[in-house]
Amino acid sequence: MYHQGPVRRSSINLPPQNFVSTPQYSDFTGYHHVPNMDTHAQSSGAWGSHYGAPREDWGAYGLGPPNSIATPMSNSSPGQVSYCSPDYNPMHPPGSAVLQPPPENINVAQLSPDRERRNSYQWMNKTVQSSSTGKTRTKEKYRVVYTDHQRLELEKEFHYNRYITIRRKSELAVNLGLSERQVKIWFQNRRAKERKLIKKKMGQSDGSGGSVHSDPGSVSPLPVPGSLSPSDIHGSLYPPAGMNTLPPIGNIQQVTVTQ
DNA sequence: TTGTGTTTTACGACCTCC
DNA sequence: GGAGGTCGTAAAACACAA
Repeated sequence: MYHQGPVRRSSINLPPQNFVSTPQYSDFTGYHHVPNMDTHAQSSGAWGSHYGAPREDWGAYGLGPPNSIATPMSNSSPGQVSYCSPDYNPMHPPGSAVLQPPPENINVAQLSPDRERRNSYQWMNKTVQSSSTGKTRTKEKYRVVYTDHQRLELEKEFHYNRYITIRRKSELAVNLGLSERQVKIWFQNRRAKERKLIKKKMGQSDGSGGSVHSDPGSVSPLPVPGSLSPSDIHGSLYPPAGMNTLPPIGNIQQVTVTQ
Protein backbone atom coordinates (compact mmCIF):
# COMPACT_ATOMS: atom_id res chain seq x y z
CA MET A 1 0.00 0.00 0.00
CA TYR A 2 2.30 2.60 1.11
CA HIS A 3 5.16 1.12 -0.56
CA GLN A 4 5.92 0.15 -3.99
CA GLY A 5 6.97 -3.35 -3.91
CA PRO A 6 8.47 -5.13 -1.06
CA VAL A 7 11.54 -3.07 -0.77
CA ARG A 8 10.41 0.41 -0.27
CA ARG A 9 10.23 0.09 3.41
CA SER A 10 11.82 -2.95 4.70
CA SER A 11 11.36 -1.66 8.17
CA ILE A 12 7.70 -2.19 7.78
CA ASN A 13 8.08 -5.54 9.35
CA LEU A 14 8.48 -4.21 12.74
CA PRO A 15 9.12 -6.15 15.81
CA PRO A 16 6.07 -6.61 17.90
CA GLN A 17 6.97 -3.95 20.33
CA ASN A 18 6.69 -1.47 17.58
CA PHE A 19 3.04 -1.90 17.60
CA VAL A 20 1.62 -0.54 20.70
CA SER A 21 -1.49 -2.47 20.39
CA THR A 22 -4.24 -0.11 21.06
CA PRO A 23 -7.31 -1.21 22.85
CA GLN A 24 -8.89 1.53 21.00
CA TYR A 25 -11.93 2.15 18.94
CA SER A 26 -13.97 1.51 21.93
CA ASP A 27 -16.36 4.30 21.49
CA PHE A 28 -17.68 3.19 18.23
CA THR A 29 -21.33 3.82 18.60
CA GLY A 30 -22.78 5.03 15.46
CA TYR A 31 -19.69 4.20 13.63
CA HIS A 32 -20.88 1.58 11.33
CA HIS A 33 -18.67 0.44 8.67
CA VAL A 34 -19.81 -1.32 5.66
CA PRO A 35 -21.83 -4.43 6.10
CA ASN A 36 -20.01 -7.53 7.10
CA MET A 37 -17.41 -5.59 8.86
CA ASP A 38 -18.67 -6.81 12.13
CA THR A 39 -17.41 -10.17 11.17
CA HIS A 40 -13.92 -9.05 11.81
CA ALA A 41 -13.55 -10.85 14.97
CA GLN A 42 -14.89 -14.06 13.74
CA SER A 43 -13.52 -14.83 10.38
CA SER A 44 -10.18 -14.74 8.83
CA GLY A 45 -11.71 -12.82 6.01
CA ALA A 46 -10.91 -9.93 8.13
CA TRP A 47 -11.98 -7.27 5.74
CA GLY A 48 -15.19 -8.92 4.95
CA SER A 49 -16.61 -9.74 1.63
CA HIS A 50 -17.28 -6.14 1.06
CA TYR A 51 -13.67 -5.39 0.74
CA GLY A 52 -12.62 -8.77 -0.38
CA ALA A 53 -9.51 -10.37 0.76
CA PRO A 54 -7.01 -8.40 2.72
CA ARG A 55 -4.61 -6.57 0.59
CA GLU A 56 -1.29 -8.06 0.02
CA ASP A 57 0.38 -5.01 1.27
CA TRP A 58 -1.57 -5.32 4.43
CA GLY A 59 0.31 -8.44 4.95
CA ALA A 60 3.36 -6.32 4.89
CA TYR A 61 2.04 -4.64 7.93
CA GLY A 62 1.86 -7.95 9.53
CA LEU A 63 -1.85 -8.11 9.80
CA GLY A 64 -2.57 -11.30 11.48
CA PRO A 65 -5.76 -12.98 12.33
CA PRO A 66 -8.20 -10.29 13.20
CA ASN A 67 -9.12 -11.84 16.43
CA SER A 68 -5.61 -12.03 17.65
CA ILE A 69 -6.31 -9.34 20.11
CA ALA A 70 -3.13 -8.28 21.66
CA THR A 71 -3.09 -6.27 24.74
CA PRO A 72 -0.68 -3.45 25.09
CA MET A 73 2.77 -4.74 25.49
CA SER A 74 1.46 -8.17 24.94
CA ASN A 75 3.53 -10.86 23.47
CA SER A 76 1.78 -10.87 20.22
CA SER A 77 3.85 -12.69 17.78
CA PRO A 78 5.40 -10.82 14.93
CA GLY A 79 3.02 -10.29 12.17
CA GLN A 80 0.10 -10.22 14.44
CA VAL A 81 -1.17 -6.78 14.75
CA SER A 82 -4.20 -6.59 16.76
CA TYR A 83 -6.96 -4.49 15.60
CA CYS A 84 -10.11 -4.62 17.50
CA SER A 85 -12.71 -2.26 16.38
CA PRO A 86 -15.12 -1.45 19.11
CA ASP A 87 -17.75 -2.48 16.69
CA TYR A 88 -16.87 -5.97 17.44
CA ASN A 89 -15.00 -5.65 20.59
CA PRO A 90 -17.27 -6.41 23.47
CA MET A 91 -14.50 -5.66 25.85
CA HIS A 92 -14.97 -1.99 25.35
CA PRO A 93 -18.56 -1.04 25.08
CA PRO A 94 -19.40 2.29 23.63
CA GLY A 95 -18.45 5.11 25.81
CA SER A 96 -15.75 3.28 27.61
CA ALA A 97 -13.00 4.42 25.43
CA VAL A 98 -9.69 3.16 26.53
CA LEU A 99 -7.24 5.48 25.09
CA GLN A 100 -3.61 5.11 24.64
CA PRO A 101 -1.46 7.55 26.39
CA PRO A 102 -0.25 10.11 23.97
CA PRO A 103 2.97 9.18 22.35
CA GLU A 104 4.61 12.02 24.10
CA ASN A 105 4.64 9.63 26.98
CA ILE A 106 5.85 6.82 24.88
CA ASN A 107 9.36 6.13 23.98
CA VAL A 108 8.96 6.76 20.35
CA ALA A 109 12.28 5.29 19.58
CA GLN A 110 10.89 2.12 20.88
CA LEU A 111 8.18 2.27 18.33
CA SER A 112 10.64 2.56 15.53
CA PRO A 113 14.04 2.02 16.90
CA ASP A 114 15.62 1.91 13.52
CA ARG A 115 14.50 5.29 12.49
CA GLU A 116 15.47 8.14 14.60
CA ARG A 117 13.51 10.54 12.54
CA ARG A 118 10.45 9.14 14.07
CA ASN A 119 11.02 11.13 17.14
CA SER A 120 10.52 14.14 15.10
CA TYR A 121 6.81 14.47 15.13
CA GLN A 122 6.79 15.78 18.62
CA TRP A 123 7.72 19.21 17.55
CA MET A 124 4.48 19.41 15.67
CA ASN A 125 2.59 21.32 18.25
CA LYS A 126 4.12 24.56 17.31
CA THR A 127 4.11 26.40 14.12
CA VAL A 128 6.29 29.14 12.96
CA GLN A 129 5.81 31.72 10.40
CA SER A 130 7.81 31.57 7.28
CA SER A 131 10.01 34.58 7.27
CA SER A 132 9.53 35.50 3.70
CA THR A 133 6.09 34.44 2.68
CA GLY A 134 4.22 34.74 5.89
CA LYS A 135 2.96 31.25 5.42
CA THR A 136 2.77 29.20 8.49
CA ARG A 137 4.76 26.09 8.45
CA THR A 138 5.42 23.69 11.17
CA LYS A 139 8.55 24.27 13.04
CA GLU A 140 11.98 23.26 11.99
CA LYS A 141 10.95 20.69 9.48
CA TYR A 142 8.62 20.89 6.65
CA ARG A 143 6.92 17.69 7.54
CA VAL A 144 7.24 14.76 9.79
CA VAL A 145 7.12 11.14 8.89
CA TYR A 146 4.53 9.18 10.71
CA THR A 147 5.53 6.05 12.42
CA ASP A 148 4.59 2.74 10.97
CA HIS A 149 2.18 2.26 13.78
CA GLN A 150 0.48 5.55 13.12
CA ARG A 151 0.16 4.79 9.48
CA LEU A 152 -1.01 1.31 10.12
CA GLU A 153 -3.82 2.52 12.31
CA LEU A 154 -4.74 5.24 9.88
CA GLU A 155 -4.72 2.79 7.02
CA LYS A 156 -6.87 0.40 8.90
CA GLU A 157 -9.31 3.12 9.65
CA PHE A 158 -9.25 4.18 6.06
CA HIS A 159 -9.81 0.66 4.98
CA TYR A 160 -12.94 0.65 7.04
CA ASN A 161 -14.17 3.95 5.93
CA ARG A 162 -12.91 6.53 3.52
CA TYR A 163 -14.41 9.24 5.60
CA ILE A 164 -13.73 9.44 9.24
CA THR A 165 -16.22 10.67 11.73
CA ILE A 166 -15.43 13.43 14.11
CA ARG A 167 -15.57 11.00 16.94
CA ARG A 168 -13.20 8.59 15.35
CA LYS A 169 -10.95 11.39 14.33
CA SER A 170 -10.66 12.49 17.90
CA GLU A 171 -10.01 9.00 19.10
CA LEU A 172 -7.39 8.34 16.51
CA ALA A 173 -5.74 11.63 17.20
CA VAL A 174 -5.45 10.77 20.84
CA ASN A 175 -4.45 7.21 20.29
CA LEU A 176 -1.82 8.01 17.74
CA GLY A 177 -0.57 11.20 19.25
CA LEU A 178 -1.52 13.23 16.27
CA SER A 179 -3.61 16.29 16.06
CA GLU A 180 -7.09 16.02 14.71
CA ARG A 181 -5.98 18.24 11.92
CA GLN A 182 -3.26 15.78 11.02
CA VAL A 183 -5.74 12.94 10.99
CA LYS A 184 -8.09 14.93 8.85
CA ILE A 185 -5.38 15.86 6.40
CA TRP A 186 -4.09 12.33 6.33
CA PHE A 187 -7.49 11.14 5.27
CA GLN A 188 -7.72 13.85 2.68
CA ASN A 189 -4.39 12.91 1.29
CA ARG A 190 -5.23 9.29 1.42
CA ARG A 191 -8.39 9.79 -0.57
CA ALA A 192 -6.44 11.84 -3.04
CA LYS A 193 -3.97 9.06 -3.34
CA GLU A 194 -6.69 6.58 -3.97
CA ARG A 195 -8.28 8.76 -6.60
CA LYS A 196 -4.94 9.14 -8.22
CA LEU A 197 -4.44 5.42 -8.30
CA ILE A 198 -7.89 4.86 -9.65
CA LYS A 199 -7.29 7.42 -12.32
CA LYS A 200 -4.11 5.71 -13.19
CA LYS A 201 -5.85 2.43 -13.46
CA MET A 202 -8.56 3.91 -15.54
CA GLY A 203 -5.98 5.37 -17.82
CA GLN A 204 -4.27 2.06 -18.18
CA SER A 205 -7.47 0.30 -19.01
CA ASP A 206 -9.11 3.00 -21.05
CA GLY A 207 -11.15 1.81 -23.93
CA SER A 208 -11.77 -1.37 -22.17
CA GLY A 209 -15.29 -0.34 -21.49
CA GLY A 210 -14.53 0.89 -18.06
CA SER A 211 -14.10 -2.56 -16.78
CA VAL A 212 -11.36 -2.00 -14.37
CA HIS A 213 -9.94 -5.10 -13.02
CA SER A 214 -8.40 -5.85 -9.92
CA ASP A 215 -7.99 -7.06 -6.55
CA PRO A 216 -11.36 -6.81 -4.98
CA GLY A 217 -10.02 -5.79 -1.70
CA SER A 218 -7.96 -3.00 -2.96
CA VAL A 219 -10.37 -0.21 -3.30
CA SER A 220 -13.42 -0.44 -1.31
CA PRO A 221 -16.49 1.40 -2.32
CA LEU A 222 -17.28 4.66 -0.82
CA PRO A 223 -18.92 4.43 2.48
CA VAL A 224 -22.60 4.10 2.36
CA PRO A 225 -24.02 7.17 3.99
CA GLY A 226 -26.75 5.14 5.46
CA SER A 227 -24.23 3.06 7.23
CA LEU A 228 -23.44 5.89 9.50
CA SER A 229 -25.62 6.84 12.34
CA PRO A 230 -27.42 10.14 11.99
CA SER A 231 -25.35 11.66 14.68
CA ASP A 232 -22.18 10.67 13.01
CA ILE A 233 -23.33 11.80 9.66
CA HIS A 234 -24.19 15.09 11.13
CA GLY A 235 -20.83 15.54 12.60
CA SER A 236 -18.79 13.49 10.33
CA LEU A 237 -16.37 14.27 7.65
CA TYR A 238 -18.48 12.52 5.20
CA PRO A 239 -18.86 14.78 2.26
CA PRO A 240 -21.89 16.96 2.44
CA ALA A 241 -24.85 15.82 0.47
CA GLY A 242 -24.58 18.44 -2.18
CA MET A 243 -20.92 18.08 -2.64
CA ASN A 244 -20.18 16.87 -6.05
CA THR A 245 -16.66 16.01 -5.38
CA LEU A 246 -16.77 12.35 -4.87
CA PRO A 247 -14.77 10.31 -7.23
CA PRO A 248 -16.88 8.30 -9.59
CA ILE A 249 -15.71 5.10 -8.17
CA GLY A 250 -19.20 4.08 -7.46
CA ASN A 251 -19.09 2.73 -10.94
CA ILE A 252 -15.91 0.96 -10.31
CA GLN A 253 -16.45 -2.48 -9.14
CA GLN A 254 -12.95 -3.57 -8.80
CA VAL A 255 -9.85 -1.59 -8.92
CA THR A 256 -6.46 -2.67 -7.98
CA VAL A 257 -4.57 -0.31 -5.86
CA THR A 258 -1.07 -1.42 -6.05
CA GLN A 259 1.67 0.64 -4.79
C1' DT B 1 27.85 8.68 -3.58
C1' DT B 2 24.80 11.02 -6.24
C1' DG B 3 21.10 12.04 -9.27
C1' DT B 4 16.44 11.17 -10.13
C1' DG B 5 11.81 9.73 -9.61
C1' DT B 6 8.15 8.59 -6.31
C1' DT B 7 5.72 8.90 -2.03
C1' DT B 8 4.36 11.23 2.00
C1' DT B 9 2.99 15.35 4.96
C1' DA B 10 1.20 19.84 4.96
C1' DC B 11 -0.77 23.83 3.26
C1' DG B 12 -3.62 27.31 0.52
C1' DA B 13 -7.36 28.23 -2.57
C1' DC B 14 -11.86 27.50 -3.39
C1' DC B 15 -16.21 24.98 -2.86
C1' DT B 16 -20.62 23.46 -0.32
C1' DC B 17 -23.32 22.90 3.74
C1' DC B 18 -25.26 24.13 8.23
C1' DG C 1 -18.35 32.08 9.66
C1' DG C 2 -16.65 27.65 10.49
C1' DA C 3 -16.60 22.98 9.38
C1' DG C 4 -14.97 19.66 6.07
C1' DG C 5 -14.59 18.50 1.10
C1' DT C 6 -11.37 18.44 -3.38
C1' DC C 7 -7.55 20.02 -6.06
C1' DG C 8 -2.98 21.54 -6.78
C1' DT C 9 1.42 22.03 -5.07
C1' DA C 10 5.78 22.42 -2.05
C1' DA C 11 9.20 20.06 0.03
C1' DA C 12 10.98 16.32 3.03
C1' DA C 13 11.67 11.44 3.05
C1' DC C 14 12.66 7.62 0.59
C1' DA C 15 14.10 3.98 -3.02
C1' DC C 16 16.97 2.82 -6.52
C1' DA C 17 19.74 2.93 -10.69
C1' DA C 18 24.03 4.55 -12.47
